[in-house]
Amino acid sequence: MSRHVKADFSDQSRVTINHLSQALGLTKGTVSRALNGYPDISERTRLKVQRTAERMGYQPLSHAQAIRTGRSRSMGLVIQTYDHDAQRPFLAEFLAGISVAAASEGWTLTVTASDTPEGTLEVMRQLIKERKADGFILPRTLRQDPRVDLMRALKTPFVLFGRVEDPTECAWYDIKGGAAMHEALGRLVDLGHRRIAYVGGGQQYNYQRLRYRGYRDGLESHGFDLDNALVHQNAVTRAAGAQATRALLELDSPPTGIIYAVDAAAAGAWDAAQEFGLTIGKDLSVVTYDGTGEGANLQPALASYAVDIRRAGERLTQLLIRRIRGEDVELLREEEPAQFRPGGSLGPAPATKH
Amino acid sequence: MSRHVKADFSDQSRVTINHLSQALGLTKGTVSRALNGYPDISERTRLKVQRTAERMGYQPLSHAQAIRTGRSRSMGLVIQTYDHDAQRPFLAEFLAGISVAAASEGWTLTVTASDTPEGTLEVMRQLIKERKADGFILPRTLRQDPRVDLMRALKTPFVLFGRVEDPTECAWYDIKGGAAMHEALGRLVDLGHRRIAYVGGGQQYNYQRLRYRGYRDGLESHGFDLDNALVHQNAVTRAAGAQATRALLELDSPPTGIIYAVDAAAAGAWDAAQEFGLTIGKDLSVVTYDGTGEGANLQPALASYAVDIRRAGERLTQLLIRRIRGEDVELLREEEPAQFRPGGSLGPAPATKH
DNA sequence: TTCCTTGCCGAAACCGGTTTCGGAAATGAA
DNA sequence: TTCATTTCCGAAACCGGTTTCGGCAAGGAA
Repeated sequence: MSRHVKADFSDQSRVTINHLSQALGLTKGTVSRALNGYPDISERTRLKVQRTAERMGYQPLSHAQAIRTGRSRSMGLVIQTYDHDAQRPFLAEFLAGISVAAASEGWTLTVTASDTPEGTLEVMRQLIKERKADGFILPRTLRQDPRVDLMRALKTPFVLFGRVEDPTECAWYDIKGGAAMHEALGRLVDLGHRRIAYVGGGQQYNYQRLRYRGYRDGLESHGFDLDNALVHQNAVTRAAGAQATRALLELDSPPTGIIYAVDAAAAGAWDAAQEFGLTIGKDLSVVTYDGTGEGANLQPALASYAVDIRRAGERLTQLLIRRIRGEDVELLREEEPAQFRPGGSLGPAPATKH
Repeated sequence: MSRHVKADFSDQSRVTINHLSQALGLTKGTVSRALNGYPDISERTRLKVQRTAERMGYQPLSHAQAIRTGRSRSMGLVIQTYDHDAQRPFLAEFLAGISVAAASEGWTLTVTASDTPEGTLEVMRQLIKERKADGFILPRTLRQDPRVDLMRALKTPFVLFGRVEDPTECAWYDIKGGAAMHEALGRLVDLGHRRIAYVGGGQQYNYQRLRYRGYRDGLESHGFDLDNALVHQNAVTRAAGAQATRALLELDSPPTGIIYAVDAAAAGAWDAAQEFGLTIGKDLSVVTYDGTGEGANLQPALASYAVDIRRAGERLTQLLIRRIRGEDVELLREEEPAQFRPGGSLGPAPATKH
């Protein structure tokens, strides 16, 4: 009597591990071990399995793996809509960097959004509990970030875009914002400027603090004293930038060059300059960090230290995958300089004070 | 002799169906059927199971369900970075709307990005093959969209943000952009304007065509003839908008009111008006569609027909989930009017032609 | 009372993988 | 040659669910 054939193969669209094992004449357990590099498989068998898998286009179903292993080859990203930067145009580029790098390794990206800091934590817990994310990319790091505390507590892998004060367990990718501000000051000095102001962003962000420190280090290394009248903080919008710029221009001895930590704020310089009858790049020089957003269509062009946000997404993804695979966290820390983009907003210091 | 207890419960963090079945004294098969509404479960048992599940905080692992059912309660979204709108600031709001609506139903969002139209299709195929997406939200619909053809061919559920020419198998959510343009023209007429121009966006998009049609219908219903000199197309950036506006202002009989289909283009009106020495809202009235982006901080405020992009994300998510659950596609079509937001850019027609 | 439905649930197979365990064959040492 | 290791793979359990199948008990009709 003919026994019923075990393999069904009714789903013609996908090749499963059962197809492979049948084609190879090996049990699926052996096939699985061969593909996952278990040591109890002979080199000869391993190669044969790998080549056949390649030829037949076999790719394990991450869901099926997940139910045993607990990991589904997917990373989580929580977009914080309460963050002013969420509105920035670079989100698409960031997602592109992440998803391209992830796809090339067979990973995917699960995105959620949250309107409050507490919601962010809650949504992350949920994703972990549902095993929808094996780890997280945490952008916009605060100096002390509750997300990091949560990840540490839940022993969930993560990687930071930026750094936090306490580096324990932290992998990160960062742009050297401090060095950029330092260098920006140097450029202004080289152009003859002597009174150089700084307009910073929100102090709760670690990177804002580092940028400000870069400005101060720059002053020091060029032999200037810090003048608190030339420093404004918490300007992250065009309006706030214009306001800060007005205050600077009203000083008895106004600056001839201003460094902005946020490009939206830098755009405010155009508004203020117009009110004061000044020409940007001639009467007043302006340079900013992050000049890819609102500064894009200003005249003259806004000189800036730009961040390749797509590359950041790619690197962060690579680092997170390696972290999840168990690599030592201290090997997973990268820093890169910002890229200077010249623009007409940067010019020699005017001969006479106005 | 004591037999080994079957249930292990080593993972203290999650309640599984086995925990439930043990607590209830039912087999897990029965529990599963009860929770999934099978008809062969008594009402009494079903209620008991559901209440106990609720009390114990049980939530099935979507991965585990997926290996049998093929569906993982996740939706796909491919961000097209080659689309000019990808750069728009509303992406975060859109994602927020989607993920909030998804989360409330226990669904998640898988995001990828693509730099080319072909890449978009490829990445969608991949997500389907890997069962990472049960269906897709397709934003920025073209008049004839290859993504729709692919979804139809693969019999994969989808929902459109906007409409396509052939509605077969299509569910959608759409904003009545045509009606908004029609109404915008009415407002200008009511303010005394008689020569009203239109600056449209990319013609490959279906919604752009509908907006233009709204303008023409508006002309007709107010008894105006279409003057092709007053119509420009393909202006999606501030620079292109400024260029189109210049061309209009250089006419022998220039318009006193201009309707823009894209707010970035409308921002260009400020540039052109300044060159011509005109005051927006007095010498030249401007109204646009979609005034949530670059138009945000113009002076005077840009009057616009705005789209609640977060709500769009929420509605699209609801529709897609219902679609995946098998509802009839013809019940899954929603349209809503755009919301008018007043602004000083809209004023009475000047008494004399300039 | 008997027989036939119907309602309701248990048992077990199944989905596509991973991992443990044990044993046959090959190898090495004595 | 004999015995102890080692190498390598098959068999089977397992992960957390879903779905099919079959049978017992209660209810209704004859």
